[in-house]
Amino acid sequence: MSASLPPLPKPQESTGEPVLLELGSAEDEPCLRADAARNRARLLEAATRLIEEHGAAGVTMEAVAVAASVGKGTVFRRFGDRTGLLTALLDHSAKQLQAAFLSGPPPLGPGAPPVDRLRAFGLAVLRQAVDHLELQLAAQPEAARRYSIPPTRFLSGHVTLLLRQAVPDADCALLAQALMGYLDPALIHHLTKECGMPMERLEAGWIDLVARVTRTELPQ
Amino acid sequence: MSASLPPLPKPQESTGEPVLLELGSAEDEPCLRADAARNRARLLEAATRLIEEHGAAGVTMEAVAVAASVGKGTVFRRFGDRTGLLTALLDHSAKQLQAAFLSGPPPLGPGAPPVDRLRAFGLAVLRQAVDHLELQLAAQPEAARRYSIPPTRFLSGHVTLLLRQAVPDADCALLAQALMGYLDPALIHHLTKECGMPMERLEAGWIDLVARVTRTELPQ
DNA sequence: AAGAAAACTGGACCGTGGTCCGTTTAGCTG
DNA sequence: CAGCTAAACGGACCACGGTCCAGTTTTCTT
Repeated sequence: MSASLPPLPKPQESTGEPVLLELGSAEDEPCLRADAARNRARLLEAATRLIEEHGAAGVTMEAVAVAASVGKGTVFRRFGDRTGLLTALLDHSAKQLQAAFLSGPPPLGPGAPPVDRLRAFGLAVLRQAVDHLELQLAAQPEAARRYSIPPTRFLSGHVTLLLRQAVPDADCALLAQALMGYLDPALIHHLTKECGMPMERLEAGWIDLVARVTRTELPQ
Repeated sequence: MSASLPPLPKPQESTGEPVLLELGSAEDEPCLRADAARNRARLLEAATRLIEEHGAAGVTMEAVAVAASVGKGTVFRRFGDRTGLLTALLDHSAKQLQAAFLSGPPPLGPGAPPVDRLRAFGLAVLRQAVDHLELQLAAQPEAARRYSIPPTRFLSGHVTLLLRQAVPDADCALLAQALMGYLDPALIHHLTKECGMPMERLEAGWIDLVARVTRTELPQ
């Protein structure tokens, strides 16, 4: 990690537990020195240019540095790592989305019934995702493969089959993916190791999830 | 990618559509030459040793090669990439699990009602996941962070809040994670770009998912 | 205005994943 | 057993992400 730069304001990292409503989740320019701010801007601009010229894959940390006429170290100091840089690029639209559901008009924003808001929320995220797909994927290296690897496909295939028997007239392929998402090792790690949840809770959660998903007669 | 080794049997990669029941999803040793087989075994053994000595992080491709007294190129030729090697290490238990739900005793295996099997399936995967957590995470670099980054936490926090209003007496934090899984950019990419699903279907899927999850009065 | 502390800079440097290609060897054929 | 060929080998090589730190610039203090 980047754990040995004495005078480093630490790009993100709040680590506080109740992150739930800290608003500007990326409001991370507390008091940038003049030159630092200038370089930051240059870097973001350069990165943007590189993306539209060579695609997200062409955004090499070194390339960005060169394109911005800045030292490589500066890029890392500013954004922590590659992921940080890409994330910063997505920051604008991310904030927009946040603002929309925190204080925008219903049904996304407050005012509508929660289920309606939930629906709207998903659609909004879905749409934002497709818009910035390339970037989002680039920001999460290797992510693209996750769902393509044989073992995973095999498991979700099995779930799809079971679902088809349980809820014949649903879109089981999609439902299966939702269920599989719950079983993602990374999620399990996050919940147990980082959030300290006991396994029993996760297991109960699965039982509950299955019950909800396979419930028939929904008056949609 | 590894796209220029003429005589390479291509580690995995079936790319055929109906993977659903191809059984040995990792039955990938069609006809290994004697020395190749020997080296493969050596490599797996070396990797195993390295893991229990220095943890998954210590499994460097070079280190494995050295520990197995084999050239680095050989490691890559055999397993394609780091992920491939780690996956091969997980292969045994993966196959066991597959066998268990394909032809083992109920409720995991055939014979029980689908919903029961689904429940059992999730618990089995959950348990297997915790057993090999370190490896599974190592096989998916960067995955560990996915759920910790502020923007993501913020979104799922929001979903949790909405859920609490919609289904007050459920484990909303967990339910929220399940829902968020459906919105994972990597999944969206997989479904739209690789499976060719239209966005409308994904959107309909979300609406359906929300309906199922927020349905109250479940006779659990 | 001057000096000191704080913050930032840039590029040399490192480790690791991944590729390339000349050399070696297993396994067949006669 | 000699000879042949395709497969396998191995390590030099490269690119990229990430670290370090000596030197520079900015900001604060008095």
